[in-house]
Amino acid sequence: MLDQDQILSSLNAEQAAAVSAPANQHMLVLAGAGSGKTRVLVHRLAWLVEHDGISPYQLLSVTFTNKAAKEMRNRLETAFGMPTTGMWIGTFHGLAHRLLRMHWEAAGLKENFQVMDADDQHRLIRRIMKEHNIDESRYAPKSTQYYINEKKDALKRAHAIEPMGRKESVMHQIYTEYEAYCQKNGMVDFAELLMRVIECWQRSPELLAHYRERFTHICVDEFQDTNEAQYTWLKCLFGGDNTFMVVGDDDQSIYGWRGAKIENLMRYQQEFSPVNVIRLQQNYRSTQTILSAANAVIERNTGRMGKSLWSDRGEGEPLAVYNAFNEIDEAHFVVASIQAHIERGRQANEFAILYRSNAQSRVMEEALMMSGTAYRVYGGMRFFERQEIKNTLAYCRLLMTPEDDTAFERIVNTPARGIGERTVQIIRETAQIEHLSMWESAKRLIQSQTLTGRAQNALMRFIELMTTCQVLIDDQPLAEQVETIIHQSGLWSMYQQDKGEKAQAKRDNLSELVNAAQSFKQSPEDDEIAPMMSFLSHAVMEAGEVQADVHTPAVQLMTLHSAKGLEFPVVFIVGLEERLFPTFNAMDDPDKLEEERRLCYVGLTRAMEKCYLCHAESRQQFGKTSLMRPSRFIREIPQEMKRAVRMQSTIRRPALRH
DNA sequence: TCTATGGTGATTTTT
DNA sequence: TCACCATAGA
Repeated sequence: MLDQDQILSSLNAEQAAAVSAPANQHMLVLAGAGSGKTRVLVHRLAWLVEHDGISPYQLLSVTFTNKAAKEMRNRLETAFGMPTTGMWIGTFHGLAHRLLRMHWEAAGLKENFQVMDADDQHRLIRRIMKEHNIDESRYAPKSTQYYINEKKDALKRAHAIEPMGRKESVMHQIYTEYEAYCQKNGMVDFAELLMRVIECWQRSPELLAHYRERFTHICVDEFQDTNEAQYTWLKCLFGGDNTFMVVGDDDQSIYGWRGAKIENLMRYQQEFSPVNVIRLQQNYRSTQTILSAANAVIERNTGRMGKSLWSDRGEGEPLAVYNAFNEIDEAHFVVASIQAHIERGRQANEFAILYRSNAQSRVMEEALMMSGTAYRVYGGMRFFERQEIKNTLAYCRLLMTPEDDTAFERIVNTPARGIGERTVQIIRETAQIEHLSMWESAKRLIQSQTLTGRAQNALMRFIELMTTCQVLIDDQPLAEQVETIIHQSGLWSMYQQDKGEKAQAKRDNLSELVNAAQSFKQSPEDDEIAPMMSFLSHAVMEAGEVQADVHTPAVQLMTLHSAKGLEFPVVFIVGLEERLFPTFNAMDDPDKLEEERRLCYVGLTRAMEKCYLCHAESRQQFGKTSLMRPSRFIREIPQEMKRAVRMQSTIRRPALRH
């Protein structure tokens, strides 16, 4: 264990002030980009334990991503040798899930409730719409999904909503049905996790009192990203005696469109008053020029809490602005510049190409591919979201919870076994009329004479298959269960029949799933639950990036959104054009425009040494060529911080199409 | 049940 | 343009 002086020794004055503030004082740490906020958070927790004699058992630390939660736990253990077993560190959703597993009864859930991901939710909504004969082309399931999540994030149940107009009435009706269906079948979506816990606490004050007393110190990361539900969740835990430290940056709030409320920062200041506000403005990442440019852009926003980053890393170079002829020319410029840097000794992994929308990656990829530069695109399909993985997990789910109709529908005919749409429809209808699960009605149907002989046979074989599986996996360890299911279900042979790299990749992923099950460690609090149930929840909540060959250095391609929290020596921000970035939708909405500006600020502050800004005069969009005007964000950077540049390579490729 | 074809519509996505 | 669907026909 380190002593108190050592905890403070590596910090600057503001960081030290935040870390060593009195233990009973609420704090708001406004942490600029690259100002060491995780450092402050971790050191604060260590300080509370060391200096104030707080037990880790009394600490609660909330983050948004699993990655951030993992990093925090790691750093506490490695830097301070702090035992974190009794400490609650996790994401809002992860912690809520844990609470619901412990208090499922008080929360009015089934013991074996299942967590749905966005895809499951989408399928379920579509199914409900079909059942009610709602025309999908007139009412997009996606908008209904969005509607439901928006309401849930704002803690609004269907019965508490007065729908306005025809369209909302339809969506509201689906919401009502959806709610009832989830309750009946023990399905819980992401928003529900938080909402349930809040309702449960509000209903059982003794339960809430227990957690209020237990968690004397609560830390929250990325507070600017909290939505209504998350704020209320935290507010519930505030009992008057415990102390909060929230860390955030109003200038980096870029998830307003997902319900994040930047106002929560101000609200926190009022509702937890008095709050000690500390600003971390020294940046340890970028050159002063890059920071001045970022400051100049973000200063245009109104209603900021006020902050200005500075650095002692020297002036550095001006930002390079490239005016491309079109998006292909832009990509060639980026690649040529990267190669010029590499020739001067940089590694491929020191570069990031950031764009507003994923569609922009394609042209970049083509140019990188042609030049033979290694690259990696972030934000693709995640491991547990892949089709073959979800199919396998659906078998697992159906075996664990036969009432899981979503799982049933997904795999009843995957691989194809002669149970067509007509048969499924009959099962669905029977289930609806008899108030049964699809699995139950399928079992009944094979006893009756409702189906044609062929369909009845196929269905019978499916039910036998599942029953056999159930017996086989009964006392197997988790990984073997998964393996049994992959083979018994016929999924393995299905992907074996398909030739080509795609099928091979799918088989590899299935093997990887067995490995994931093998190395899955059930958390000790979950020991009451079947390992498979924990594993399924884990799969939903930690969908996991695909970490393909992280060892070869590669240029990183990602959206500006997914770059938040990362840093790179050299950053290219591409497509800086009006109606692309800022996006067309933000053009006549001042609030959206400010969010775009914050996104630009996030992008600029990713760069450590060198930042390139690119825009094209014309760009192919949706099959049409449009003329583009340079983004206002380029103009908002003072002239003396920028320099116009040309193609860096001697082998200039023709930029014209065809 | 599989495959071909045509219509549609198109940011950002921590859980 | 292109990817994702839903539907029609084999």
